[in-house]
Amino acid sequence: MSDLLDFGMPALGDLLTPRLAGLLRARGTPVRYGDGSLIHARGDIRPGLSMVRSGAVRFGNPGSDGSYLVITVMGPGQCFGEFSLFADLPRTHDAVAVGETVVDQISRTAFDAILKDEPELSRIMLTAVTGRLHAAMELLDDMRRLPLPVRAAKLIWQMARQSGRPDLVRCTQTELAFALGVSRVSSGKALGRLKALGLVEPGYGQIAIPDSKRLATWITDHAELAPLSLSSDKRA
Amino acid sequence: MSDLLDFGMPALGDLLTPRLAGLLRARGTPVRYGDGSLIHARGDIRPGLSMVRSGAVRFGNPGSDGSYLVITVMGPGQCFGEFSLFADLPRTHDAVAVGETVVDQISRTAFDAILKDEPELSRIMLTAVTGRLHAAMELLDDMRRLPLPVRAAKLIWQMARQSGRPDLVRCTQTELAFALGVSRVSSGKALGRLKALGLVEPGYGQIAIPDSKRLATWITDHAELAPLSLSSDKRA
DNA sequence: GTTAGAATGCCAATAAGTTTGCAATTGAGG
DNA sequence: CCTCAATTGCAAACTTATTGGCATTCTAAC
Repeated sequence: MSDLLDFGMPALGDLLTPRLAGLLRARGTPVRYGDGSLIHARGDIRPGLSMVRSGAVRFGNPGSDGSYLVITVMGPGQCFGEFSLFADLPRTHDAVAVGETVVDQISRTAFDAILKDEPELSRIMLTAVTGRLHAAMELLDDMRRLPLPVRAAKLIWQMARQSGRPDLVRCTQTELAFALGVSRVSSGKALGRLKALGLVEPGYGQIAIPDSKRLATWITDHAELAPLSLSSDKRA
Repeated sequence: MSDLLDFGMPALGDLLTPRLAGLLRARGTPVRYGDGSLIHARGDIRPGLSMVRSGAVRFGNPGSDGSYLVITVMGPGQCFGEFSLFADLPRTHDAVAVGETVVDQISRTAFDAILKDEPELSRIMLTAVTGRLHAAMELLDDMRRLPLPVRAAKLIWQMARQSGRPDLVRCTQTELAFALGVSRVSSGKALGRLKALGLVEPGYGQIAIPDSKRLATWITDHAELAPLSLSSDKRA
């Protein structure tokens, strides 16, 4: 649901050729996780690439007060663990299975073996990682520069965009608040402003978007130098 | 100076073998920029890799009010432009030369040509980009979870670490505020708290660190699940 | 030395966000 | 149709950060 980092970037699975995807899956070990079970914790250093085969994986970290800040949710085809694989870095977030989830775990040796035979793979990995870096930088920038209502609007727009329904987002205000990293009160207040502007219509467990185009325009206008990535828009 | 993103990660120049570095430089076009001149603007899509040869490049974006939010400063050996190269993405930040600066501009065709002959290069690029992604994720997390004094302490510690002098950071409070993305008053207040704890001693244009180890301990204690990356520490 | 510019410290008013708590509304299941 | 749990709306007290302004301190250059 709350997909803060997935700015419509193509998942690794979308970039991989069918042959490479097959190779990776063949060399990987499918591991099954029950709903809510921990796949890895922040700080773990066991290297390896992981690809979500089915289900979903939620990434986040517990705050000091027990609350949980979610950074992204990955669905089938998306991969994680590049840190551990390429730079020997610890995991930055806890990863928890959402629903019955199967993840293909590919060890470093297995991955290196494939990489040696398939030089094409490295270019694809580079594209995937670079896309993620780009999204992270955009997000970082937004957090520092944009007021909450604009960030909320942007998130809603993105969620609508990737859910396939441009006019409706199924998401409670609590979830929205989590994704934005603010309290429910604040997200509610931001939502109230957007409602007053006629940009969204909050409902029970959902948010309707009367005019998706107008919302997009409003966002670009208020994001100043930050045009919505990957939409066909021109800079001011 | 204000190096928010450079968490002590190795620069690309450090990872490259001398031979590869030479190749890249040979195929690149050195371009000279005067102090303060614009190298590229946010939103530009001209693809190409850039390596700082001498001088420095400051990355940031103007806020709505004319203020400038700096995200990082790159020195010799560091590279940028992977977005544009690997994923056809627009630049996320303005890049401005700091002092007389020379940047090697490597076109996509030139880079691809080298990449074809040198498969090793892609692994190195992957490591560099992954390292940056890791740093960005950490920063993102810190911004959402940590109170300002802790973030300030972390930044000071990192600056001290990479400046080579573990006991002194040369940096004005205004610069610190810029790097943290907050006002000078707030950074001053945060600094005041750290001073009250005996962790730092703010001076004129500099910040002394009486006990680097104690500072590091305090940070890890207050960053909860966020141990300082790349220092040899254990998780709680 | 003196002095001008830079840097710091501090104050008040304001804005934004958080927590806590409670009331009102919704909708899914019986 | 009713009920109950989830969701939303809202208010008060509080914390944090911002803006603008001004006085003070430091330092480097003259």
